[in-house]
Amino acid sequence: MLSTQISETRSDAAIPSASSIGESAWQRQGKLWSSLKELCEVLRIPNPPVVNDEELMFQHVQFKTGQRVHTIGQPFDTLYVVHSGFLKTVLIDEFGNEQVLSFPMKGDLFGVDGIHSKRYASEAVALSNCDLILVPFKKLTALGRAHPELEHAMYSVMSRELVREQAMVSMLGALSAEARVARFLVSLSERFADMGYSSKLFNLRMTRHEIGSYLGLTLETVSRTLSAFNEIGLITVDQRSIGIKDLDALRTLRRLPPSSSRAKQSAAKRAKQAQLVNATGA
Amino acid sequence: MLSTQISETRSDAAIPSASSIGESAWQRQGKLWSSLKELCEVLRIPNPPVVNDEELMFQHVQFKTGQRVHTIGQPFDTLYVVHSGFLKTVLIDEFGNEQVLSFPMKGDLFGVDGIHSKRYASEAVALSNCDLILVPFKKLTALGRAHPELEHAMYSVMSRELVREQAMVSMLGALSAEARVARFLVSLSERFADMGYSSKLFNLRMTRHEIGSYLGLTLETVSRTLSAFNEIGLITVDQRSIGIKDLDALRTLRRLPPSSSRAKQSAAKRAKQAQLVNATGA
DNA sequence: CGGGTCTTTGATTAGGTTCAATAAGAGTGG
DNA sequence: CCACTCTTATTGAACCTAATCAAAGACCCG
Repeated sequence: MLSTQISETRSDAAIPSASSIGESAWQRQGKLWSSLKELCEVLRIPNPPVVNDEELMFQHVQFKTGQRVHTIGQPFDTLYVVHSGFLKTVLIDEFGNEQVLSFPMKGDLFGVDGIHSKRYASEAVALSNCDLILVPFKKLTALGRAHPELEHAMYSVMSRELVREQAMVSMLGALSAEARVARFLVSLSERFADMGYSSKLFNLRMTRHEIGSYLGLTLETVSRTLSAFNEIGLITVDQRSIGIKDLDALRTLRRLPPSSSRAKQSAAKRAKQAQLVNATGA
Repeated sequence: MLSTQISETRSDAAIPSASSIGESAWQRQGKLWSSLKELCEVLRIPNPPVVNDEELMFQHVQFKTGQRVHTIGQPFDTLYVVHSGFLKTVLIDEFGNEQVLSFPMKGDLFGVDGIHSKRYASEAVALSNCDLILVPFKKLTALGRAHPELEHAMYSVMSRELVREQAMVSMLGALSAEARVARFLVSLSERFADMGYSSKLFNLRMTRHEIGSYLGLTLETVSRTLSAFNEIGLITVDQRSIGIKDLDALRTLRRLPPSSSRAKQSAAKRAKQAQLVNATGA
């Protein structure tokens, strides 16, 4: 059987359509099992523990563009690691509005938000054909108990996610539209470089709407900002194709009026507080 | 010795000033050690594991208003659990601007962001006199290995934090200023209820500026919004004192133009996608 | 009491949304 | 293979929310 410990909600989605030979062939090209060592490599975990048990393998599952990997409220039991492909994770509010939370790609882990309530708190959708490694949570924790380095790696990966979310909050709370889009492009460029693709020329896998949702902007603002960057010469844009021309400029781009007054005020206060703490503490 | 495994950066801050009898007395009132069982109770972890070793105690540390518990970049080795008091965690950008990330209070865990890089990614500051339980990370992971329920609880708490951050991102990305402030008041009210305080009448422990930073707004907007809620009769405001008059209204308050067009469009798309997946998957 | 911080409120501005119209692709079926 | 449709992207114009600038009052602490 190809599809196993996948909850019934979308188990049909996990089974590829047999109607097309082409799709079926693509399906078979995918690697179906990975060892723990391979899993750690994908996740960029430094110390792959030596495991004697060679039978310890992790199953892969393929998803096609548009398919849902898991939905909100679906019982949680497995984490997902992206082996190839692009996805989005989204929250759905009571009006059916999507809020994009992340764009997982190769080496990313998702599904972690399901641990707490035993149900996924978000929905994951494939933006391209994807090859995912299934990591049953029970299996992972059991492994972690036997291999402290692996256990620490798990905490580390979760902590990294938390830091990433913090950076996201900070960005949404403080940066202008231009700065958000600029940073988004920079982070995409870096991710593509990590994955061995070109960091200077790449295709967006997501729509303007999805980018806007991710950045807390409207699709029009995203489109306009990209056009503006194009005119200034920071990038080239042609639909989904993006060429990075001035990475440093994108990296350092802030909100145009740098709100110097607040910065000064805040800095002054911090200096003062430090003095105060030292004074009372000494 | 009172202060132990606290990094040198602010170890002086952890040692209370002996200059004032009053402060010293307050210091002694604090409980200095907690058992694992007590720790689990504070954290609201359902299954406190039975631990034979009664010597396993967790030290407390007191901080006074304005003192820093840890700073960004400081070597990480301990997590903090709030036993009493109020704090804020902040990110500092390159201009010295603060971005408030959370307001930890009784039962909250913080410091988790330090696990990944072995250095704290944020700064924690006491907004009132605080009593914190020190939880050395090494000690905790070792304990977790011996007690699977505890280990699971750790993952669960970290997952909960992640979900909280996700909700924060969603709020910053999608809600109007009024809705953000309303939700903030609701969550505060609920937290106070949890802690046994009044959910209808309480004092804010943070400034308008800190609230604004947390919500991605300016202090003026926060102030104006509170005043507006006051005029409508949803709350009463007098400086830091807040009286909740219509919790349900605050809870359901959204952005005034509900952006119905987008919701419809999005809902329609979702329905369509579901059909498509079912069609190809079946 | 006085200096500093915090809060409130007003007036003005600007950045981003909303509404709208057009164009460009991608997929579908005759 | 082309016409048709649906989704996605671009661009413009008007509007509006929240930021910015400014000033005055309230509170706190030494």
